[in-house]
Amino acid sequence: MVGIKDVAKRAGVSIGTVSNVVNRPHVVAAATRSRVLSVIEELGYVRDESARQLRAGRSRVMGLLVLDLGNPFFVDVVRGAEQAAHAEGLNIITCNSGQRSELEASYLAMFAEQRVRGVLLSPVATSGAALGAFRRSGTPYVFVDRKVPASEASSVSVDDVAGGALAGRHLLETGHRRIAFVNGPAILAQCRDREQGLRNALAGSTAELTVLEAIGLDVSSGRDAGARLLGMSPRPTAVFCANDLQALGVLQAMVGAGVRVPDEMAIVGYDDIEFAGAAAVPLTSVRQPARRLGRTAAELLLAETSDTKPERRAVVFTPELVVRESTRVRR
Amino acid sequence: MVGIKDVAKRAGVSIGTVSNVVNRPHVVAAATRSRVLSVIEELGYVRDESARQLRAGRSRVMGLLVLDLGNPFFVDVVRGAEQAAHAEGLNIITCNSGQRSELEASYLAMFAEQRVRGVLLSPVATSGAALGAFRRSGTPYVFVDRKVPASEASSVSVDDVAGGALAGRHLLETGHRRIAFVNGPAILAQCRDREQGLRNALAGSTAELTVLEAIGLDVSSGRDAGARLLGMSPRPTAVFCANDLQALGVLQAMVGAGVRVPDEMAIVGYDDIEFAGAAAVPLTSVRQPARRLGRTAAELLLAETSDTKPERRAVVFTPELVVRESTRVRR
DNA sequence: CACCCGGGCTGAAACGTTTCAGAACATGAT
DNA sequence: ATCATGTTCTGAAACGTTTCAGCCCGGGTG
Repeated sequence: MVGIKDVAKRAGVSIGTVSNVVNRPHVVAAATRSRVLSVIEELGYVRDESARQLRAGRSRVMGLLVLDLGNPFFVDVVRGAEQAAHAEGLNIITCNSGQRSELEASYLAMFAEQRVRGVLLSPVATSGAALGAFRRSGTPYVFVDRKVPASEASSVSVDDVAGGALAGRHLLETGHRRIAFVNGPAILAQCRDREQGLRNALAGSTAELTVLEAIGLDVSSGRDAGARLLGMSPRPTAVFCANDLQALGVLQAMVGAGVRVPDEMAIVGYDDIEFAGAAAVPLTSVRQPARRLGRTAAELLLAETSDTKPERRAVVFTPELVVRESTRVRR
Repeated sequence: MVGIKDVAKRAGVSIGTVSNVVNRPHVVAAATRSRVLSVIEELGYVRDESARQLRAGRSRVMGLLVLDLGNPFFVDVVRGAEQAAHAEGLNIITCNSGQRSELEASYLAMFAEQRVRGVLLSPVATSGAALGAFRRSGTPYVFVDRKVPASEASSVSVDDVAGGALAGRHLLETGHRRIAFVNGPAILAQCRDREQGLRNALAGSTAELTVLEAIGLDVSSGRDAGARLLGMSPRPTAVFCANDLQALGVLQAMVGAGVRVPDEMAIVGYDDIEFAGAAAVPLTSVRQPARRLGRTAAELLLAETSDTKPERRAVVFTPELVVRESTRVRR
């Protein structure tokens, strides 16, 4: 593997000069510079980032750990974060915990060992051994899609209680009184908050709420929940799902059983992923600014790792209800 | 930041011993080992991977560059690759080129500078300046979802010509004679091959083929193509799309216009992503073993970077047609 | 003429590990 | 007592960069 030494020897200069050509071209004379550059080209020299980082003490990459890459919501978070990172010349490496704590721990350890500039983190839980160990490593981090007190760390999140309430009010306003909620794993704060918001909205009304626990936040969990919904009697007239993947699964179960949506069963999802609007019965959904979430989190992290250490912040975005066919009132 | 030296001083041993505790615990006496370990715990020491890599000369991470993380097909490829990599104790870092050559080039350069163990690559094109520069860097790589001659590099792909033919034959057998093909960017070999397969299947029949060029391989491109399809006269009775995202877009356009699927328009997609089966009119699709693709590619790369350098191979999987409602013949 | 200045370059130290030759010591065999 | 044999540990070199003090030299200033 060709190193800076080989280039120096071939070009007849010292290694310091080669380094200068690469990193501070203006301090070297034009003639020398072009000679060195052509040798670099000739030999196919590629700088060794680990040596550079060892010496420089700081890395040019930022880590991003997401809960589930299979959820298009998180793919948008990735896109937003990449945008902000690239604007600062940093690269993002994305890892997928799949909601498994042991994988989360392993990736956090990797990030710490790599001495990445910082980590954007959508964790399974905001406490726990792995997270504690990571915190001790001193690697800066920002929570994404999860609110924590600003005293602990910066965070960027969406108000899930408000989102749940949006869905609840909408279902009340469209005349529903028997409402089901398909919830995901209770360990996820998102799930707990959305349920809380829904309960807040329904409180004081005559509506009756049934909560169905699903195993996961994916399509097949939604299908299972849909099947259970079909067996209920009296059957709810509307269902709110903790995310769009579940909602798509429920929709599929309904269509498969010949239950008309929204006439016999209204459906509200959460996240407003692209597939929600593209479903053959387009889904009403609570939209979260996913890209913005990723971008803001990356910006916060960049600010935190800059020389002027600003205060930590807890940024909270407000969700928005997008009404589509799946809850449209038909006359 | 606490280093191996601090641990050594605190535990009253040499740095060599600390290193041995971490890397070859069996060579150090039990008493010393446990003393060092407790100091490591106490000080929160985390090994610096860049120093380790600099010295060791080899990295413990593998790069994966995909065309589009927004496509669930590639998310499954990622999952498969992660599985194989973790089995060998390697970590995967995933990057998303979004089909943009300049991003692809930037990530390839990053991989080379990081001296990753190797790269799994689903490139925009199998030639070009960026790829050439990367090749010169000597970083091992394996193509994913793209076949190249084994003399150049190993590759793992699915026979797209066969896949296109599967779709074509199926549409002929279900009685269609006016068939449309929604194609993606012609720069992608996948798109060219699927079209070729379709043409092969239709050759010799009386069927008439219309090709609609779409801008991208995403849902909104599919919607556009669907709108164009609706304006055609005579309108085709079936459409084959280069991937499922497009097919979902076409489906949405049909439903929006009140055109019944499959009675007035049959639809076949490609990839068999989860959303295809979960669509309210479940899509017939050509299934690719995405996870297997990722896993096999990672295994090939691992083999190639092992001591016993095996021969390069071009593994080709065979696609499979999954028939669902969107092409079901109704009597 | 002496002096300083600044541009252009060199040489060496430092970053935090891993690895390896060998030191130090204990054990058992001769 | 001497020697071979382990076992456990040490010290230093090496990995490929970046950075910095300082050298050399030509030209302007007093």
